Amino acid sequence: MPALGSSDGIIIDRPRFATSACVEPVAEHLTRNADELICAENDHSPYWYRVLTGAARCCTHLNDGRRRVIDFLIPGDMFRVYALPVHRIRLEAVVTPTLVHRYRRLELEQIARFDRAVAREMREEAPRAIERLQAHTVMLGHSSAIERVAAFLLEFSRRSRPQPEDTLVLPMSRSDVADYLGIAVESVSRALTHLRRDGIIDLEGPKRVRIKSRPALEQLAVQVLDA
Amino acid sequence: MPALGSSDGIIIDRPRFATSACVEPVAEHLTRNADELICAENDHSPYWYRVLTGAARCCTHLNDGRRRVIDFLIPGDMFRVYALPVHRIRLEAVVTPTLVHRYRRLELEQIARFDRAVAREMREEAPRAIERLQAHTVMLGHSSAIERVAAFLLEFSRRSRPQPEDTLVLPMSRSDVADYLGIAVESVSRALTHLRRDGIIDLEGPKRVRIKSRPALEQLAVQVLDA
DNA sequence: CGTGGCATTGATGTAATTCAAAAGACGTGG
DNA sequence: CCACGTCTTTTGAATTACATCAATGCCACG
Repeated sequence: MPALGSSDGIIIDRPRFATSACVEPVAEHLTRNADELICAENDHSPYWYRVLTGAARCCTHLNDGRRRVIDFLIPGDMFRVYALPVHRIRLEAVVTPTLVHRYRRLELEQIARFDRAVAREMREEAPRAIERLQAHTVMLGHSSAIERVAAFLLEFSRRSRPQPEDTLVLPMSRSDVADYLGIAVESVSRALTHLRRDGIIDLEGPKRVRIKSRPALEQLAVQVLDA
Repeated sequence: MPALGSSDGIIIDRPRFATSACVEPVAEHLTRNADELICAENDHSPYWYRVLTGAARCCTHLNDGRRRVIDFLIPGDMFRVYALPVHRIRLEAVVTPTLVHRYRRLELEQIARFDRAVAREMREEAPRAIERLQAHTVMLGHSSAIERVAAFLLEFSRRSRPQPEDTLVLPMSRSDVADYLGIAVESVSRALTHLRRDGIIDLEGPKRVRIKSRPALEQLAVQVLDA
């Protein structure tokens, strides 16, 4: 399968098929354009999802029109709906096209009996989700907008596959980032400009960020100390 | 076992032994005073914890002295350390005394083979943690301090065992709440006074909150809309 | 070439943080 | 039981930072 490119020639992702050989037969292929719904169940869902190309956001919509982006999913990430009495979680595509595999839980468990790799992935899905959520929580605890944006860049860089020259491709819009960080779109923009003016990053188009000084970025996004 | 009371006669908790009969033999009893460490492993830990009485906070300490409270655990809640490459998570007691059971994972799994209740609890630990983290994330997304405090009161009331007269006992300090909500201590205090002045809550001592108008509180803590 | 969506930039009002101090709660020891 | 000291909570005033409103620039697309 060839690399997929967005309209401006940026190579966003190549599919990752960590467990493809075994789960392929039971995988339902979903292709979505940006902002289209991938999954909106609100009760315990029998499906598991895996983002293959593109990106997705896990979010809720508040009744005053605001939106909370709880998590971004990039190729390789898995997703499922947990029993959630409080919030209605949705999964939406962020870029066009976004390819997602959908598996039935029971079929996945069936395969996991024989395939240790699949079993391991199922076992690790929840811990990974928790890891992302905890990191996000720490990020949201950061008081200033610049700290949040800096932490976001580092976190996304860590999760993304390495790109040449410490360049980072943000598949989502500023508005997505804003709702993820809990600040206004303009604040995201200002923070990025601020970082650029300080020579910490370069902006090569709205979606490409080159990290010029990782140490400076890390200093802004106050990292965790060992106790 | 009798009810435990704090010094001012508030019944904070009675122990909950959902799985006591079977896990008791392998449970290590830990008793801690407020602010004392319960667990600070930073790599995949072989232990599972369950808060029995008192309360605990799951948090990280930043290298500028600030602290992020990621989660509060109250009696019945389980805790374990996930493989976390980024943040060092600690579990600390919030009140004196806090009683925690510690189990070895392997022993717990052994028991789970025969005891369906234990198996179910182990299966549900991660989903419950995710549920709490997602709710927390939505809460942190709320912009204003009053919204956050209102959402916190509702969330904590939902998780706590019902108290007479819609009264809520907050075992943790204002500073704990502040670090949990990502705002300053003074802002928490001001928000509570604001809610009291508006007749939405009553403050019977710093730790006792009586919810006088739950609808008003729910309106402040913008709830999630169905899509 | 014009239009619409997204990103950036600027000006202003508002809300939270910060610094500072007083009031209240709690524990200790007289 | 009361007095005292300490810590927590609350309140106040000044500053800072973010959200909001508004306008412009930019790029893609019709």
